[in-house]
Amino acid sequence: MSSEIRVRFAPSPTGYLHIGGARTALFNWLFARHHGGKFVLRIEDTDRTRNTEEATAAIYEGLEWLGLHWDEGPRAGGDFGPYLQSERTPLYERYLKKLQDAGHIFEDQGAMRFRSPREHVVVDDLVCGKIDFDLSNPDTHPDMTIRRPDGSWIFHFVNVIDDLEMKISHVIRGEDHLSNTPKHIEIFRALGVEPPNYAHIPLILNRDGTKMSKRDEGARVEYYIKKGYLPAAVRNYLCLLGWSPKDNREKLDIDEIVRLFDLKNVGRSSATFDSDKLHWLNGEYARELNDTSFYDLALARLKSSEVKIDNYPESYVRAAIQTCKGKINVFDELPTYCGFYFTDELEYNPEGVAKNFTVENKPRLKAIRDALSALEKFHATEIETTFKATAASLGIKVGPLVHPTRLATTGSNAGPSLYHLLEVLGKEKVLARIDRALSTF
RNA sequence: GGCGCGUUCGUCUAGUGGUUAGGACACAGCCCUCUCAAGGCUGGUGCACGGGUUCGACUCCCGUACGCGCUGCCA
Repeated sequence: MSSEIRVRFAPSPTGYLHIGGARTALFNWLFARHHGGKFVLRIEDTDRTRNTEEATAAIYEGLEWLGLHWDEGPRAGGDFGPYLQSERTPLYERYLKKLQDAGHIFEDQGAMRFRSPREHVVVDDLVCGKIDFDLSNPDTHPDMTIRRPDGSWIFHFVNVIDDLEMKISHVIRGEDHLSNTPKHIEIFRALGVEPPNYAHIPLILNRDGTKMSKRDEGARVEYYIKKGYLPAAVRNYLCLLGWSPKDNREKLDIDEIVRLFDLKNVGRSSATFDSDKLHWLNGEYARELNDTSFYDLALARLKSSEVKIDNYPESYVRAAIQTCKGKINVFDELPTYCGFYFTDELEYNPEGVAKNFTVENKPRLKAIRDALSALEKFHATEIETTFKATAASLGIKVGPLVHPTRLATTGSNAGPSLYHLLEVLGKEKVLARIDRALSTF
């Protein structure tokens, strides 16, 4: 008997990778990596035969983005293929025959059904513990259909056959399958083999306590890809849903999680997906990015946004992006955050206008405008010095100078460091923007 | 309805009979500061309920409530 650890993720090709499925895949992957076992990807496409290639692509893309590489499966190959159920029909025929010969199958209106032995089945779950299911009552536990009259296969059967044939040692899946497990075990036993080990992990719920459905924003992994989340952050966050290192740490390197991960540490209660916390954690990762990585990701995000950066020299774009580093949590925030660099059509924030474009501030803005125009080196340090000197000469703090200037040059109350942003914008643009602002109040 | 699983701050969690019930996100306030973030500090909110067991229960047992899952010729 081989003791090799083999786990699998077996999604059906729905056209996207569900965030809950991604976590199931992640836990399987962690378990395999921790034990030096194999992580298998199997596509359960018995129900829909069309568009499989397209629908599975979304699954591959999601898993790859999260860095969950499979050792065996579509594209990766392996000794237990094919890894698409639609291509395994002969195998299922063979096992159906086996069960028929052993007298476990009966026909019912053209459908093939498995006759339950009607006994107790104890599921010894690695997460949930020992659970005793009493299957003796056919009214509450009817015999299950394993093949439809049209010849297509039912999940319960092919899932078991594939786990058996692929020598899966541990079935780690969502808790929604817990009640199905005794039925699966019956088939293993009818075939005369020991079932694999089972571990049912709790489900991920929505903010309102309901199951995350495809319609929910954020239920699909592609949402996070599009929004510019960092895969390491999403992966880290997913690990924290139902698992904990138990030492109060939250941001953990994936290698360390692999080292620490154990099914024993997996919780038993379902978890609510907290997008705020993911947002925060992503920020933690984003702030750690080196300048090059930040620039590359930022540039990609800007290019796919409304912001038009084509007419600006690379050095300008690069400098502009650099001022945003450490200020955003998710790259999706960037276009809004730094849009002012790439347009001259600023819209002033109304609250900012009310607060800063006041009669009292007008001469101040004019004063700093003139001081700035006298500068030869338009660099952040000189700009800062100018602000402080001007403030001092006016006998005020630097704030009443900074705020109107920021609003005049960016249209907003919040943004990158003013001194740096002015340097990037350049003297000409800065003076023009201040002049324009001055003419509005 | 039946069967199964679950229940610690709003959320994610630590906690395995004796703790001022800890951390994180979010929230509020303060500090820092050119804004916003970041960072630092402070604060409030929690063991679903009722019975046991015990000298003593968040921790063990039973029940109730609530939530979720399964109960398909979906996966």
